[in-house]
Amino acid sequence: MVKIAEETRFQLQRGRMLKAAATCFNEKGYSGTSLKDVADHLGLTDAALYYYVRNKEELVYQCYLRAAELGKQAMDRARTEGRCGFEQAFLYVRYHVEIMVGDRGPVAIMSEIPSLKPTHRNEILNVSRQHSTGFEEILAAGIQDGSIAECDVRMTGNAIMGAINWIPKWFHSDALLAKKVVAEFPKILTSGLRKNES
Amino acid sequence: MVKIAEETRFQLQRGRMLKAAATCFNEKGYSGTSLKDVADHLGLTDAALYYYVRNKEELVYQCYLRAAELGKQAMDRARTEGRCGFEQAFLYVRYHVEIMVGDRGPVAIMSEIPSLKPTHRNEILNVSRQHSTGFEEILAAGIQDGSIAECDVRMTGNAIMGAINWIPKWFHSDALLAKKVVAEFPKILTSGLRKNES
DNA sequence: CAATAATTTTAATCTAGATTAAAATAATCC
DNA sequence: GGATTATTTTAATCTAGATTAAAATTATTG
Repeated sequence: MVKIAEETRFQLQRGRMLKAAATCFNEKGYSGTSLKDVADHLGLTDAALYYYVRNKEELVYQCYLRAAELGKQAMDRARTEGRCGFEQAFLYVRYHVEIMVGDRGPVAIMSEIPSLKPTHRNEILNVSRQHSTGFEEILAAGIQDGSIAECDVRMTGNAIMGAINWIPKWFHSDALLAKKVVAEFPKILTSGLRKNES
Repeated sequence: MVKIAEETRFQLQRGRMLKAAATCFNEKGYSGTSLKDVADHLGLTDAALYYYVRNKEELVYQCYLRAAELGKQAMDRARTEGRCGFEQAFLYVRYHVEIMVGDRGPVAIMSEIPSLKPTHRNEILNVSRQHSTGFEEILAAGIQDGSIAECDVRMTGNAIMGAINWIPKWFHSDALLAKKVVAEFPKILTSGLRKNES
């Protein structure tokens, strides 16, 4: 099967490209990154990117899709492993943060969803919505099982996920800092959820 | 004195323009909003904006400056009124959130700092840094005065301010929701700070 | 190794949207 | 109300950077 090798090569480059793009978008802003900037990261010419993606819009779309997938992975894992709502919430933060500051990152901040073409925009919005809902379900479950204190799950979800989503704004590839983030963020973001330990 | 009236008129329009721009940037993304979009909000022609601002870069810069000023106001007020670190942190969240979801908003998300020209970029970065530092000082003071439990003030600051800065991503002018946000966010974001009430 | 397919580059276009200059309108003042 | 100043529009440019087509290179396969 030739296909396997070919796809591997292609997909490897494509993956590198998405990482490079995410890095550029986060560090230089959307309007500040040209296709040439992304290509430079890979030692390629801007035109070469069109072999992997139809246009810039699709590059953004792919970045966001990747971001969404990584978030979903974190949540799925947390839901499987956590034994109560609180633990699931804690682990979700842990795993998601771990991804964002680790080697699998960076994860692109979704600043430009509105300028995606309708199909893509809707897909990203749907995935995001599912993700938010998933987290609210974790919180609700925690309230049910008594591991989390009563709260407005919608607002609490927005707060916690906002703090996570904002990370790329101030974090830029720094192994030492990454350790700290992984150690602190889960604690910080979930310490308010605990039921008054009676 | 003619000047007073003239400045008032000019500054009024300019203020409206900045609000319109912030609205557009937040809702349509940076690349998705043209000067025409902003002008339409004001019933003007795109060219008219150049009477108030040298170019698009400066429009962004002004939006960010405004955002920074509003944030600073919230913090100053909180520091004056709060009687201990915890209270100051609580009030800061309260006041900042109040601004972001209230009539004085919207506040532009600072997605495009990197594409500002160096002078402007540095100014915004400095103000932001001061702002972060200010909040960390509040937290440190709270630890000192015993109203806040030991924590990494840097990470905690990043977490709380991230949650606040992310608000414009999901909040769009809705009086009812605004009430909820103001009621919930301060509680949610500071409930984890409390010292184990002994 | 020859042939075929995959990847990248070179060298042009092409375009939305920013920007500008001059003219037109509206506000304000004496 | 006429003169002066402030604001806005009209109607062109101008441009960075996205996009494309064809050619060149590199990898792969039998």
